[in-house]
Amino acid sequence: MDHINIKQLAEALNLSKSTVSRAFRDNSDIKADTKARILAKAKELNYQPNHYASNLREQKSRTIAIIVPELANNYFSQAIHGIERIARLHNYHILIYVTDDDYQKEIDFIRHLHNGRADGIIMSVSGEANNHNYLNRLGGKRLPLVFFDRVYEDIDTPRVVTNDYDSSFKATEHLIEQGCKKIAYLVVNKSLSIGKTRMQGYVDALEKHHIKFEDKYVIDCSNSYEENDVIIKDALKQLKPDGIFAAVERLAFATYYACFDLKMNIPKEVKVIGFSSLEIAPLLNPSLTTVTQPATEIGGQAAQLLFDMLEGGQSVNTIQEVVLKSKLFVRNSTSK
Amino acid sequence: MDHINIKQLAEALNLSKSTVSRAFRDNSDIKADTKARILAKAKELNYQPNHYASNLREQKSRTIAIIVPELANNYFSQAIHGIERIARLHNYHILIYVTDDDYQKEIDFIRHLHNGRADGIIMSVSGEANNHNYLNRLGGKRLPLVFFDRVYEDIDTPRVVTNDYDSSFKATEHLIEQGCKKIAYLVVNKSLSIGKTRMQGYVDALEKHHIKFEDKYVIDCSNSYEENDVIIKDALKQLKPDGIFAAVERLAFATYYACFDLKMNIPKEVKVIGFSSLEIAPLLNPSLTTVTQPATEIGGQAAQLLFDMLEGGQSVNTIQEVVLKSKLFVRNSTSK
DNA sequence: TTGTATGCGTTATCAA
DNA sequence: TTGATAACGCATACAA
Repeated sequence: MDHINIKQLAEALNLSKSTVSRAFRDNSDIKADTKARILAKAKELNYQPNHYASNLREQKSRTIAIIVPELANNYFSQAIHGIERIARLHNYHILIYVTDDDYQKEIDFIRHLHNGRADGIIMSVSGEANNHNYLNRLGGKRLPLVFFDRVYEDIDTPRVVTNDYDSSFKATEHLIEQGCKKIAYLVVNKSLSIGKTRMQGYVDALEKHHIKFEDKYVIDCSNSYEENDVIIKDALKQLKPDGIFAAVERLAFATYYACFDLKMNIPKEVKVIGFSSLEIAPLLNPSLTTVTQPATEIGGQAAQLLFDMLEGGQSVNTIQEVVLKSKLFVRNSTSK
Repeated sequence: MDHINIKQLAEALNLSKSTVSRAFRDNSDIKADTKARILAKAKELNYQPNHYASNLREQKSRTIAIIVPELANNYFSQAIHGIERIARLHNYHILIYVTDDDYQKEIDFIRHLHNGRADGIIMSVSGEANNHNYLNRLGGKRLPLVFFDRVYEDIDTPRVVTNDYDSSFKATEHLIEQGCKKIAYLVVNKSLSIGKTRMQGYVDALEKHHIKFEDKYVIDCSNSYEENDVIIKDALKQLKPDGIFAAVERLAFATYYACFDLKMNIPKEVKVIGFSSLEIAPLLNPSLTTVTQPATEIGGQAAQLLFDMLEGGQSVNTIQEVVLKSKLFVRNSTSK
């Protein structure tokens, strides 16, 4: 006996559909008395206005889509958490899409979302630096879009990022101050905006301290555990770096495993610093020096920007870029 | 010029809406030729059948709702990952709801979902052991529901769990074999099914090895970092346990922090074992002995059960319980 | 303040 | 094989 609709509810109350409908809309004219009666009966019969019918009528879904490269990842789950909190305040629901860093999936998701399923999109882009024209179609006009963390530079839409250049610069400088002279930079996709920006910080910090930048110290890793294990061990053995700067959390972990296998001591033989959102970094052996992004807040701000667009209309000039600060936590993996 | 609808597409092709509609449905009679023409034009004009209109018509949403107590948590993000993978295979979308362990939110979400927004629900329940009658309304008849991990015993619906009793028994036994005589059990909600089952394993293992169970060794923790820190430190100081069995990942971490502050050595002064999905448990200091649940697989199986219900209709007798095995990984935190 | 009628974009039934 | 039309459940313009 569930799934009662507005017509049945109206009949049960001897009212018309429209009157009943009004009871659920805040603005409409309706006698307080009848409204109360309707709401009471609705509760009794467990009536819920059909979401699809309402949204077909209103042409909005009160739903936002989140597109991320992966889910089982501290950073993204914290960011989604941040988005979810803000979305709930606005009574919006969230759909989750995972690209697995696959550019094609990203395109498919975006294209699909043009069917009205979501009112807006919050996305951290997949790794590939291809043609992003398919996104411009949404741009300002169509489906509101906000980037966070990983962005496409050539797409003009609001974004929330962290001060990656500065953080990278400081991270590298920190290694230098701890005595490192041969610092390797571990990155997954150096051509993507985020890998690129972080790399520039690394390069400039080296230069400032008169350490020659050498291309061979840029270690291009993949998304596979096994491959990275080989790549990193090779790098450790052949280049013998005294410092490792991991642009991505999992590469710092991979370095720990590699050093363990190679019986190399961190921090004595090689110091390690990494971008990471791991809350228990202090519990690692040795505790890991991290550049930590405020992931939850990043998500929250991204959601905020999206709601500015959604609720402000075109008239409002939405902020185009929010930059949040990462924080450097010095721990034992880089001690002298 | 986006957001073209079926009528416009039909006009552009000099066809009727119905013919165009048929091109997108696999079963209908339509000339291969015209179908190809329609699909080509649809792609050109970027037409996407409106999701809300379709679903209003078909009375199904190809969407499943996932309700979890929290998001920023290894276990749940892995489980969601598992669900997502299966859902995508079936071309379903996923909505995420977070209860923050708040029973009222859980009720609200469930009630709300009766509006047709989702075809089914996968849920790990909030901590409270109250009246769950609101769920029975969905039961077999209405919105298909699958539990995973944390379940309500009194609700009759398919579920995916792990062999918690056995794992707990073995975990406790492992501590005993390593020489522990005073083992504390750290739990968040001992009355909830999962805390209860795990506790029974602990109790029975003690009994088997002729260690008297004492109530004071059951340490009831909360969801707050600060509170747990106090609770655990008090327990360590007053009870002086030589073994800690954490029923929940974060309590193992809290124990690590507490021991660090109290300058207690793990495993010499106190051994620690915990349920945990942390992939880098080997990198902790000391590496953490864990009972690890196959989180991703649990999510996948839960999704599978839901699709069995969704696609099998009432006729099919769906499996009521899937039990997956956790695995004990012995590491340094429990070495002699 | 309430009721009637129309349309949101689809799909399915029926007729051509 | 294709076209006209009704219906899905709701919200609003307009009439009462």
